[in-house]
This record gives sequence, structure tokens and C-alpha cells, in this order.
Amino acid sequence: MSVEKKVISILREHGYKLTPQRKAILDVISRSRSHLTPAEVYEKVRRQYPDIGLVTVYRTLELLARLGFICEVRGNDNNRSYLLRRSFSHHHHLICSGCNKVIDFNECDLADMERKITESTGFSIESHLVEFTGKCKECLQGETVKC
Amino acid sequence: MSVEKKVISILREHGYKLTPQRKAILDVISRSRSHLTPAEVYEKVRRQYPDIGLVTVYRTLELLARLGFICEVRGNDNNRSYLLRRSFSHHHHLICSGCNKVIDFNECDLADMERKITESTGFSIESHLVEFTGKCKECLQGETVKC
DNA sequence: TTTGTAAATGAAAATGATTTTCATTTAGGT
DNA sequence: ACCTAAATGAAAATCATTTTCATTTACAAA
Repeated sequence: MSVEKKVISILREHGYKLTPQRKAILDVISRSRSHLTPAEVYEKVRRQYPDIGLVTVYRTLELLARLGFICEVRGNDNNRSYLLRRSFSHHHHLICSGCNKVIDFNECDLADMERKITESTGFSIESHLVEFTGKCKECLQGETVKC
Repeated sequence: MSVEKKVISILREHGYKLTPQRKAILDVISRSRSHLTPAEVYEKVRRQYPDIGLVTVYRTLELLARLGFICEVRGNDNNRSYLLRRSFSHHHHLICSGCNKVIDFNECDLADMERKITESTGFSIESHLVEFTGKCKECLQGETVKC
């Protein structure tokens, strides 16, 4: 079943309505391979649905994130962006300090760390976030050039 | 040398002036064991320096963070907070989803992960951030009670 | 197919944290 | 004591996000 179909059926399941606006937003997100800010989603969606409101974009992104279909990333300068969770897999981010590109990666073995933390603090850990910041290949070459 | 003295000498070194406002802000932060938002710092500083402006608090926090004396944390709901970096040590955060308390921890062995990522993506990694979210001991008991 | 209704939408206004501007003050070297 | 760049505070500007509310719409039930 395509991601799109799955979202549609889950929306229904939870009693949410399937509106053309939601379809359009979903379409934009699932076509994109990169993280998109609400403003970027808005701009792209308007090409196919010019009368949509920015508010609806915010509300829909919030809904899709809540249902687990997209993944929210909070960047450094108070900006958030969203990415389709392909395969619902657990992933983390690699952020380029040169061009702000965000790359996902899956390697993450924190079981040991989690165990130690639980032992020493009594925390029951629900989730974790790992972010590496550095310079991507492109930015490493031509350091002064924007990529 | 006390943290306070060190900050003062480094401020001077970089050509920044030592103002009573900066002293007061520094004093508040170094007395606190927990992360403080700019608004919280402002409120506390006003007790000892009632005429200080919120703008000055923002500017000073930005400066202290830039010089590496305090550590900035971006929380979930668009809020940032700052903590004195005792001993300038590398540390990460443990965030309670019940009461939003933030605890620091030092365990972190990511060398292996970093190596793998560099190999597969060509990224030159500059820093990393690890955050665990979960429920603290207090919130685990009396789940419904705010702690 | 029509109808009823809760959910969804969009416009505008509100919010709220952060930043900018700018005239005034001040720290600290001379 | 004086000078000057740096720092300050008040007010206004920004800007992303949220709230409000009147209107519209999806869709389940008749």
C-alpha cells in the first residue's frame, strides 16, 4: 500500500476527514526528499491549491506529525521542518553547519547508554535524539562557497 | 579561580566591558543549578538590579554562550534556556516529559558512531547532541501529579 | 439523493518570544 | 578629568505560530 493510501485510511480510522487540502499537503511532503518548513510546504502546496491558508498547513502538519506520518525537526534558529517518515523507521539527523542541509542516518546503538542512565537516575527513557553537526563533503571543499 | 573571576578576565581579554548588569546576570546564572529561560533570568536579576532591561538579558546570554560560559538548550515548545557550564565539560540532556525538568549527564561514547558516519557520508563532524526523553523518578510515581 | 452535524477551513487578529533601532549613558584606557 | 567605543534601555519591529470565529464541507445516516 502506498504511503498516501495508508495515511488516508488511518485518517479515516481516527475519524479525521479527508479534505483536498490535506491531500495536497500530503502530496507535497511525500514528493519531497528533504525537510520542509511550514512556509515551504505552504508555498509548494499553493501551486496546486492556491486558496489554501497557511493556518491549514500548520494544522495539517501538526496532525500528520501526531499520527506519526511525518517527523518534526527543530533547527537552531527557531525553525521547524518536517519530513515524511519513509518506512516509519527510527532515524536521526546529520546537520551541515555550512549549508544547513539535513541528512538522516540510522546507525544508533544507545542501548548501553540508556541502561547506564536508567540505573543512575531512575529515568524511564521513552525516546532519544542524536544529532551530529559538521561540514558536509561539498562544504568541506570550497569552504567559502555556499552550497 | 572562581567561575565568576574567569568570566570577568575573559570578558576583558576580548575587549568586552564589565558592566554591573553583566555581573548581575552572571551572578544569577552561577547561583542556579537548573536551566533558566531568558525570562527567568530577567526576573531573578531584577530583584538585585530592578532597572535592567530584558534586551540586555538577551544580549548578555548570547554573549556568554558565544564565549562558551553557558550552554544553550532549545526545548520543545520554542523555548530556550541556559545553564552555567560548570567545568566546561561536555554534557548532554535528559528531559522529563512529565515535568520538563532537564538533567545533565556525561556518559557518551559516540566515537564509533561518528566514525561510521564519516566513512559513509564524508561529513566532518564537529559536535554532537544527545537527548533522552522520558519520565523522571518523581513523575513515574503519581503519574497524574505535576512535579 | 438529500440532510444534519461535527469537523475543517481561511481570514484576521492575537500572541509571545526575540531582534532591531536609536538616543543616551558608561566603562575603562589615555 | 576626558574621550570614545561599547553597552544600555525603551519602544517599535519582526516573525513564526496560535487563537478566534464565522463560513464551508466531508461524510454518515436517513
